Amino acid sequence: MQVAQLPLLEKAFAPVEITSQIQETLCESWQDKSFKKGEFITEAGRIEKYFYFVLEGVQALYLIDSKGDKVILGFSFAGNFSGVFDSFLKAEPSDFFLEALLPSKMLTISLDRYHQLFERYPEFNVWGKNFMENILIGRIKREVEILTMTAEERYTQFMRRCPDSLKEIPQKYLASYLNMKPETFSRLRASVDY
Amino acid sequence: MQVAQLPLLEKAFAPVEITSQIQETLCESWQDKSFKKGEFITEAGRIEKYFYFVLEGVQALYLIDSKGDKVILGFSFAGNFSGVFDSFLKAEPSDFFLEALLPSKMLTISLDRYHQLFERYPEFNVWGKNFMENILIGRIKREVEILTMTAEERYTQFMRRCPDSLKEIPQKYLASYLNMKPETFSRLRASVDY
DNA sequence: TCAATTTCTTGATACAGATCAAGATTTCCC
DNA sequence: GGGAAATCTTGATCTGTATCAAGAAATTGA
Repeated sequence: MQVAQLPLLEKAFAPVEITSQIQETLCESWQDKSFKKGEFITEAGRIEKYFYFVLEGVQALYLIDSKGDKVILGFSFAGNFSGVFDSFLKAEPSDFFLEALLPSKMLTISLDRYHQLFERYPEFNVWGKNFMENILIGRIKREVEILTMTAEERYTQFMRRCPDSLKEIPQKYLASYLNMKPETFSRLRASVDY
Repeated sequence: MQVAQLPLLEKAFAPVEITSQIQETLCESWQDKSFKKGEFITEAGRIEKYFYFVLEGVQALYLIDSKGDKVILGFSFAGNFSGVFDSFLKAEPSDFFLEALLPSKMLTISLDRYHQLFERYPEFNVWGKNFMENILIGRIKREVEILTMTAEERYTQFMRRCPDSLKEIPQKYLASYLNMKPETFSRLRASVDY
């Protein structure tokens, strides 16, 4: 990776203090990769070889269900980490696809290098614990929303929180993320104010 | 806590190597508490003061939805940690109840002591990261099941995996955990083999 | 630029699972 | 042990959202 990209990455690794030695390791460990719109970053069935950091673009994490429909679990945006954690960490075949919804610039790190980072600089474990805690808290929030809210409530809440999302993300992807069919999303759009 | 309880706890803290000094800290940090069947360990609206380790019993984590119904997110069993992570870690009022479904013996640790553990023995961060990773992977599995499977499929899978669960956990709690009404669970029970 | 493809909209219909109701069974606890 | 309370069962009905269908609009790529 290039030195110019360090600041964004360093910020994401808070509260770890990034010494110049760590900077060097980071630059060696993370590789630049670009993806076109619609390109797969990861495909189901394969072992996820990398963990990602998003420099630019938007990505969708999804699986294909038994009927062949995409089921979107989430999106990732610039300045955040992204990837298929379970497949990456356990080196087991992934159930998920990670797809670039817009042209995307990512940094990638291999499992070896990832582990190396924690071995060389144990202070990264503090980040790792916090990071996993925050992801977990976010997932539980979403789980609760799916379990307790109607399609209309999920639609309204989401549109209030992210009114500009339709500019970047195709409507059918948002629908899937909100656990409803595109037709339902479309009808809500026509009939519900927010 | 009593020394006799250490082995179970030490096992749960793998891969941290528990020195006699750490043992001493653990014994000082964790307090014994018992709960009767039906008793609340934690109530929604309060800040969760403790993180728990289950010595005996079964507990349910749930919230009350806008209709007043319990929505069960999960159960905890002997030999595992338990608690309301987000409220505990962020010291914000909890949305969740934690209830003893059977008479339960728990160990509790306060947030101060919890943080102290990580400060004094940074190797616990490795455990913390792994622990959060595994919880996260489990929650995502459940989320996928709720998003992609029918009520009947969830019922069948659960009964195959945990055929003895009805002996310990009231049926209406299992129904809620599987995201269906007690009536639906009852009907599946009468009509579906597994 | 424009034809092909994909996505979105809108209506008609279907259905899994919820809701309502009421009796049967089990559990609780005095 | 026995009456009260909670839980479970079963039937009838309802409903939110899915499904199917077909035309409109937007996007794509040659």
